Amino acid sequence: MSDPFDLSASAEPEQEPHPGAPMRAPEPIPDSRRYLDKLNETQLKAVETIDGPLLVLAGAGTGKTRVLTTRMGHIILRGKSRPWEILAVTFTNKAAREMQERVADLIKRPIESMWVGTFHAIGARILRRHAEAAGLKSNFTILDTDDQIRLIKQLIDIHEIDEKRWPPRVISGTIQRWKDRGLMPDKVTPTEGGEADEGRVLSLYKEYQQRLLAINAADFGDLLLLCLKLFQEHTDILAEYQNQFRYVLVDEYQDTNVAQYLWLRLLAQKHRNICCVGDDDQSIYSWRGAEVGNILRFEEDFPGSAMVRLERNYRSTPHILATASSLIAHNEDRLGKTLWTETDEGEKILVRGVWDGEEEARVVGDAIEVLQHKKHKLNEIAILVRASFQTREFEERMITLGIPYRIIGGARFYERQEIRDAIAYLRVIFQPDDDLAFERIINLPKRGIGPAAMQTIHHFARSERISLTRAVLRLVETDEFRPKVKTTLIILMADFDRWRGLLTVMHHPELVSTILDESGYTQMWRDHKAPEAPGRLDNLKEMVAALEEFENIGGFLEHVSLVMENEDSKNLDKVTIMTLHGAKGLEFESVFLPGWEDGLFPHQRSLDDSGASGLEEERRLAYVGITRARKRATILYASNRRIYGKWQSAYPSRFIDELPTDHISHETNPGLGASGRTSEPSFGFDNSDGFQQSKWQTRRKVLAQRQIDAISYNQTDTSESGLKFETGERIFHQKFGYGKITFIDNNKLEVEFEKAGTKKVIDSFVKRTK
DNA sequence: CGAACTGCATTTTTT
DNA sequence: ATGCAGTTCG
Repeated sequence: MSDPFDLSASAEPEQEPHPGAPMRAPEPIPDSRRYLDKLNETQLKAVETIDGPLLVLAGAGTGKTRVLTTRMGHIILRGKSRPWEILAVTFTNKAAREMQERVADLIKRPIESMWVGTFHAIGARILRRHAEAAGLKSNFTILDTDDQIRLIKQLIDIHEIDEKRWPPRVISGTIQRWKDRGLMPDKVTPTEGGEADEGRVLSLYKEYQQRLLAINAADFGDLLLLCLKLFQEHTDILAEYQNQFRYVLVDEYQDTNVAQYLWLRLLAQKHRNICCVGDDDQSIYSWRGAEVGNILRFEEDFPGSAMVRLERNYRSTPHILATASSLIAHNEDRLGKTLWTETDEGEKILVRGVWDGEEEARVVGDAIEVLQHKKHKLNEIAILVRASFQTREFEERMITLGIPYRIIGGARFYERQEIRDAIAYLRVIFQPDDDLAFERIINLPKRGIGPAAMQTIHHFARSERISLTRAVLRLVETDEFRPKVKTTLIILMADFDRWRGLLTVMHHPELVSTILDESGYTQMWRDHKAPEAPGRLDNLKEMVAALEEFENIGGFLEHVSLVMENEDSKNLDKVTIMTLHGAKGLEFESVFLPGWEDGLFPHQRSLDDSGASGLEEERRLAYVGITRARKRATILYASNRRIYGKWQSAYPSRFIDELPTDHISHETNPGLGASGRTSEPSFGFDNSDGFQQSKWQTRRKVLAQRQIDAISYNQTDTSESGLKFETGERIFHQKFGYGKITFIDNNKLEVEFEKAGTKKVIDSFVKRTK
């Protein structure tokens, strides 16, 4: 079974008897080189060049996954290393899974111990193992984008920074980009923030990192950045991994950011057997930190490296290849490849101009119907758009024509409110310092914990530098809350503790439904009189059922934070509608590429933000789009389009002028249009509403026991809240007024108030009167 | 506390 | 057009 996130496998390195001992083949497998027979000459070279750095420039459809997996199999079958000494990193879980499966298939033996996974999953795995050295506990929470933004927003609120001028999303983006470049706060040049910034963003970054440590959490960027820092500061740990990973393989190298590059370079330093596979022409993620430079510079970065170009294309027809090649040739910064194929000519690429977006959808819809009548599989048809709003008109058209379709990239299961709420409960149970989760559910369902109580908690937590949960535990011993609030919180805290106690004894899916029931969360939705409430309850049930697939709650949480994918009804025959970005790595027999108008594609924003390099990236995106097609590609552009409710007219994309006239057939304004087609909506089509039922991936045993052990309140009580008081002293309290201290127990004071009577209060809420 | 109103932006997306 | 977030009113 493949499992890139198998944290329980942390015992692996111990299997290695003597790091650096000479390798011996487990059992030489005679006459098994037949797995190499399927490769062409260059592929073979890429597989067999095992020692030393190697860059494989793999054009679209040239069999790069085959090379990667065969190479891994080859290394093992030749006895060059044992499975756990191979590190293979990808960007998506899908790619990681595919790699696992194909290698397992090839070598026909268990490969559990291989380190195959996404950069983030492997980073998380390493980080959990050495959490303490990174200032975290091994059960740290992985924050998603939403949590990040909420945290930033809190910091912005504290500092009373103008949210309009410094929107949390933007700040969060800036920080993320710093992280992409491998920059911890102390490495950021203060001038980076921009003119009006005055170092504000940088100081927010610093504070943000402190907060993350305080709440025992890491964001996505940290999974790499903290790992990097760990390696830099603990050379012994680094050495351990450097020794272990005799072979490093990297997929989609053109998408790596600086942090990932540095990370790889450190890990591969010892054995220098690093093989990066990528295609500079398919680099389309610079906006999220990817550095094409990494691939362009490979030979300088890894001196003495070899390079193999995979140029034989097994996917597309000559017309398609010629069109794509001639388009991409307009880019300047590229290593250059010449794709060729031996397949039949096929059809020319159809370029079609239409009046407006509606006609565009109609033309595509009609063409799909024709294909459908010719018995083409809908699964083999894709509509690839530049921006996600374009999916709407196609979706509507598909519904009208009764053509089954699926939209990739909609809202996901785990992003739904009720699922996030439920997960927040689990996070609080599993990791009590998770303030973001705590805040999310503390008053959900309504428990009467209002802004006033929250303020008290926040205030105390901040002044003592402890988490909200810890703050509540201490405050509840006093009279700082109103009696009702106090009782509620005491009960709630007791509940949390009880559930925590059940963590090890109760079957986890049952535990989760218990938590949801006893907390009143389920009831809240039952009482809710909105049409969507029953659906939400269903989703919760589905989540509980999904838990069955996991060894424990920790494994489940790791899954939802790292493996956020949409496994949808793949088997059903449907047309795929998705963005060009989403289509990378996929292929279809017939591809429709609508919206090729200047401003939309290339997108104006891209041009404005990044100028010439932005244009080149858009062109690569176009290249990716065309090369998705095996047999047929149709490009469309509309003269008029309604964007944000406003009609706009546009010129055909400049990319259209860059297509080779011999390989395309261009039809403008065909007199077609309303040819009286009134298709009745059929009742048979299956209910695609972008509401994919998420199928959870099976994940086995996941959490090391020590992660559960990490759940405790080992009160590292650093209550050095400055001023110490003495009995008999006269003090002032915000809520209760003046009073005299009658008893002191650490931070807790018993005060006889002049108006409010005797109360227990916390010293930091009290001021000395002069 | 919830409903109604206002203003605002609105590429691309994985982890 | 639309949807969302923040605000204001009952």
